[in-house]
Amino acid sequence: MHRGFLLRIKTGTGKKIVLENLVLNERAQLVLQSIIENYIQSSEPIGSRTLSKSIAATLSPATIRNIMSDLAELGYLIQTHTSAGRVPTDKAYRFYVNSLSRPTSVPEQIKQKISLTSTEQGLQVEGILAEAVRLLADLTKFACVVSTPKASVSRLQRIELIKISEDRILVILVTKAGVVRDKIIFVKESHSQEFLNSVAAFLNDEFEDHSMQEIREQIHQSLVDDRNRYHDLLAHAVRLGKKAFELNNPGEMLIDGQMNLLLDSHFHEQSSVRPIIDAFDQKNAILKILDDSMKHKGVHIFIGIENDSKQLQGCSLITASYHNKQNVLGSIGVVGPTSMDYKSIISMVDYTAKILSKTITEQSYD
Amino acid sequence: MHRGFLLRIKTGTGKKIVLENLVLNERAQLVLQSIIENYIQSSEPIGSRTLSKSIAATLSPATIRNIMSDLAELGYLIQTHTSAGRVPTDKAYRFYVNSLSRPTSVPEQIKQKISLTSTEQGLQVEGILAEAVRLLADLTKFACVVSTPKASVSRLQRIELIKISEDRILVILVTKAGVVRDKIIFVKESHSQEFLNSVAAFLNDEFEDHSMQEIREQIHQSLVDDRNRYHDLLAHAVRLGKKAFELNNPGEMLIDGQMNLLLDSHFHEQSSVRPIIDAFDQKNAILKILDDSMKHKGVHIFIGIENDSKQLQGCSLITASYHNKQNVLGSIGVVGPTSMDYKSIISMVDYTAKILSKTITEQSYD
DNA sequence: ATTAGCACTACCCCCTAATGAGTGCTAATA
DNA sequence: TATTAGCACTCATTAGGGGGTAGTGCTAAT
Repeated sequence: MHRGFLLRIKTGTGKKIVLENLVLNERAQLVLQSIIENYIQSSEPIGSRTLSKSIAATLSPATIRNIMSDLAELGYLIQTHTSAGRVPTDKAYRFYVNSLSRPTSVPEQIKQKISLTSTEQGLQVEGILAEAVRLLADLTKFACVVSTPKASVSRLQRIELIKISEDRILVILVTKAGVVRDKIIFVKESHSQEFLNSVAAFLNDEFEDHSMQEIREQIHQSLVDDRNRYHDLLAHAVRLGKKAFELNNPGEMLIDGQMNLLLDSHFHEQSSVRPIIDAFDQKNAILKILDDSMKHKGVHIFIGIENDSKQLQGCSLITASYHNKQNVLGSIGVVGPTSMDYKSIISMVDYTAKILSKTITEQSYD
Repeated sequence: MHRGFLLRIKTGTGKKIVLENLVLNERAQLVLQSIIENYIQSSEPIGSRTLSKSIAATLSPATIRNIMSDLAELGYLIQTHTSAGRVPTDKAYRFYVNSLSRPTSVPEQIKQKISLTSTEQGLQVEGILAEAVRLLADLTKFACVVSTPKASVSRLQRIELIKISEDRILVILVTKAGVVRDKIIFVKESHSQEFLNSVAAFLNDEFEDHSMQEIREQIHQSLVDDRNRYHDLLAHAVRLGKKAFELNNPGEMLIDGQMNLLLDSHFHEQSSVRPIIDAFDQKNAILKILDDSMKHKGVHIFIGIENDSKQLQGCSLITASYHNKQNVLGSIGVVGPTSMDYKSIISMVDYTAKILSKTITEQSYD
């Protein structure tokens, strides 16, 4: 019996000690990695004989069986049924991506495809994001998401108030990152355009370079604080400003390529895609992941069961944040099966995020 | 032998004449309609015995078989194989929808669901459209599309030029329908905001209430015509105006509920949905249908084979145009299987388009 | 003109047997 | 002691066969 030998390590005295979750020995690692890569390609259970042929080292099926059996016991592999090959678990994928070196460079021919042309058409940040997410979806053949810049990091470049009709004012907000947002607010009393101009000028003076969130808080404070009450311009500025800066986040994230998931061979049964689709509809679970991914630089990988949201436990996400010169603005990512080709997808996401950052930086106002 | 008796009509003399494509006799119509309605529900071939039970009139299976046989010969029905029930053809659906009276009224409980709240959130036309198309997709459980207002019918309410940096000007276009469009244009020479204001004032004076298309044409004319060359303001206005009004149509149509198609039972095989998905990606085929549907009031129905685009020949579209007080702006529609429940979908599309028109009219500036 | 009756067709479902890929265990081997 | 060959066993998948069923078309009776 050699069950569990992967865990046993020779001590000086020749004794063996069993160490839970210890690093796998080299051969076991090779086998595991080979299983994963095979499975990623074929998305069918891998048997010992198949593996024995495809693997670099020369190992008999029997030996491989033994190793596999141990890996299964450690939770890296499972069998769909007794006499079937082995399938990697999420734990195995985690091992696999951890063992991966930093993103490999993207092949030249794919690099050429990754270029964003929407700036040339005078499109704003949202347009650039839309192009980026579409590009990534086309490239990876999975569903892709990108979060729009957060209010907390969007600093005001300019606010403009335009009288549209007696009771409607068009508010234009431009952020340093180059996001233009428009919105119509309804007012009871009519204001002249001149007056609106001075209110806008005041707001610009006061708040340029402040984050949207800060501005909201400060205005809210001013509203509570009644010492402004008697200053007409100020009072109006505060009141209009409150409306103008009120949360309006149309589409905090953009999605593309959802269809790819349904057509993908890895999701053989439709039913397994269903929860993911629902997750797209509800958005919040995915948004949370994108938010988390903004906290640290580089590529982030969320594998199946690791996801907090139940709906997303059947898939993996690979994300990377994008930024301008000043701030991390949001993140872009791929949603695919846990058995996706991590190596190449990681590099694509990484590269796309970089191009996206570059494009947006050029577009930014600081 | 009575083959073809549906076509034979007794003349005064008792003779019978065969008339191609003549109206079906009443009983045949009843049978056909009944088959279609059954099939729409079950999406399985309908046999004579089943029909004999479900049909209003009392007809034996044998009689029905005869009628069916004739209907098949006329191209209204087909069999998947010799001993299977009959399935309606696109020709049958055409007959069916033609025989339908005007849109039936929508059930109260569904009416309640059809309401657009986005105006309250200060959202512009695009936001309203997005809500409408999502609503319709949720309701019908099919894919839905809506075209954004055409340039040719979008009349200028207001243009605003805002200096953002030395070489960038933010252009805001507001149309009478309430569409706000923003765009950044790049300029070589720096202009003062005052100057931009006078250019904007000029453009507003000159072009208010003109359609975008008209404006573009006139500006183009002015560019060719060199008599303005020596008038500084005018020359700049024309040059900036040209850039400002240049075609930028981000998303001429909005799509929602594509996923519904894949989950729908009528499309048993994935492969049959594929071309439709592609059609969504390319957009132009669907846009053309939406455009066509703007030409006449009311609900339009495009059934399978009737569609010019090959990709869309496996599905039906039901569309209706929406408008404000002045113009037909665009259309909204449902894309579903040819065997969809026309009666209820038609009324939903009709009602949604009406609500959409109402909402947009309230929002418009004239 | 309609319908009952009947022969016929072809799918569908269920059962079975054969196949084959895969395993685990044991004993032989280097 | 680690590796491997051999073998019995498991179980999904496949192919084939029979019964059942829903349907047809035709003919003859009403």
